[in-house]
Amino acid sequence: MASRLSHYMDLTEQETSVLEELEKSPTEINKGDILFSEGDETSELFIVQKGWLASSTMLMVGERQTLQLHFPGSMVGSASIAFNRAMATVEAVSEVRLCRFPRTSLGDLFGDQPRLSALFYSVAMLEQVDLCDRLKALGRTQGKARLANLLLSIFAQLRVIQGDDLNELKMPLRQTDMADAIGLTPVYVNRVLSELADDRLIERVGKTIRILDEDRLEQIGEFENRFKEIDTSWFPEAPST
Amino acid sequence: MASRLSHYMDLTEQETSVLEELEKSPTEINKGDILFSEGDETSELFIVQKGWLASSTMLMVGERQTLQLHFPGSMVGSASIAFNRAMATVEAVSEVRLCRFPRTSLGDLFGDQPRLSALFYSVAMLEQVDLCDRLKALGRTQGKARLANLLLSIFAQLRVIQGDDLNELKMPLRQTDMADAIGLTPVYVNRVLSELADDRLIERVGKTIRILDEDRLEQIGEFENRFKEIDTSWFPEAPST
DNA sequence: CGAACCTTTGAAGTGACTCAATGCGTGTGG
DNA sequence: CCACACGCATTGAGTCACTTCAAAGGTTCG
Repeated sequence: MASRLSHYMDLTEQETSVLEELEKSPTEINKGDILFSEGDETSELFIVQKGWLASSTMLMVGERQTLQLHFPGSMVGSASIAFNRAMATVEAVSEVRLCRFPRTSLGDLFGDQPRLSALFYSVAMLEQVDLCDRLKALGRTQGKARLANLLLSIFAQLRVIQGDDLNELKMPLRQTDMADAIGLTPVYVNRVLSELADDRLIERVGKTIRILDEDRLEQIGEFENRFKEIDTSWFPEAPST
Repeated sequence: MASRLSHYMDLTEQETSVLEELEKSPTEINKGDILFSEGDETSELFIVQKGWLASSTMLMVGERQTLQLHFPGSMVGSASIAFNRAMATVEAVSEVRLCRFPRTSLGDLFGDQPRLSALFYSVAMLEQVDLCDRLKALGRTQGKARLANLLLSIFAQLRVIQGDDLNELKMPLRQTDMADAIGLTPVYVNRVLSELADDRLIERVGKTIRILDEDRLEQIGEFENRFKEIDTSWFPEAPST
């Protein structure tokens, strides 16, 4: 996480070491494993080091809505922090390496590291804006736009950690998973994927997806990349030490 | 805001006074006034004291998606704090009284008030979960459920400030506004409202809406009230003086 | 080599949209 | 105090995006 956050703000040595303290003793979990389930009593937070996770929620009828995807460098479990129960189920979409730490460590961080606190707050707001973008997509656009938007959002988040030249990807999500993310059925996702490919906007070979015409995809999906930078101008001073 | 936050955590005198410092010099704006628009350069935050606001975003085709409603006691503009431009347009839905303060004041708060920082973070997470609930509604439920969910969410948020016995409300939102909030058309919202009334779930007299059968509404709308309390157990200590 | 799981394709059905007209309420000016 | 205008709510009829159901084709893994 330190390396992703340093993308947004220069960290002092002390801040880096505080973050690294949260990331000691990583554990690995397998594709399909569930980190925690909606309703679980949990007071832990996680930092993703490798792989993807998805948090989702079930409806009473048995349908699923995926709320967020979590990529390396992000914190998982924070959304549930205002409650003593998990608000969503978090599942590994691929092989995942992550580190767990108790909520109280975050409390300590709020006590000792004002600048990091502000950064965490900002990252939370970034996530909130991302959720708003998805809300806009689900509320006011149709299939093609929703899928274009999802794909671009995934690429944008991966580029923060893998570099800006990324334009091809071995997709670990099944079409069912994409459907759950954008509120469609798997059958229809398949049709829309084919349409995007027919339009030469993307290319599909097996499970890999390549962006062919990013400009037009952005236009169709009404996509704006929010993940490039964060405004840190209002942050408090780093502790002097 | 102090009074809403004290609903979640006992505030020290010092914390109360810090919050009140943010809320001096209130100004009033009229129904329909725009606080700021998507894309504006803004470095201000607002605390709502009276009335409702709605933040929304426009699509290229001219459609609107409402992202959040803001009620008395909540902070407006925080979602844009990670950026130097506003991510949404915020408009007064009724007569509104609010207080503005610069982002740097929030920075100061992160520097001096660890417990309040944690509380702000938690409130942000509460909002995030609320957005997730709306995402779930838009992605995986149909008209009746979406509208039921919206109405219950509004009542839940008003009850935090107005008391739990509230079950009737003069609705300042037009059907067009509700449509923008739940991703439907005004025409269809009208039909669904009528259906809810026909089913004796709500009662409509002019612009006032009364909840008749809250249990069944909650079931239909898959609603869960997130606004009752916040887990503060992991917070750091309040500063000693 | 088979079984389980995905993906792909076809055909029919429906929830929500669009277009269009009518009704209602409220404020404003003559 | 009436009449008109304007914004909003309501209702009807036809259409379309997406769903559902069902079956066939591909992959991957034991």
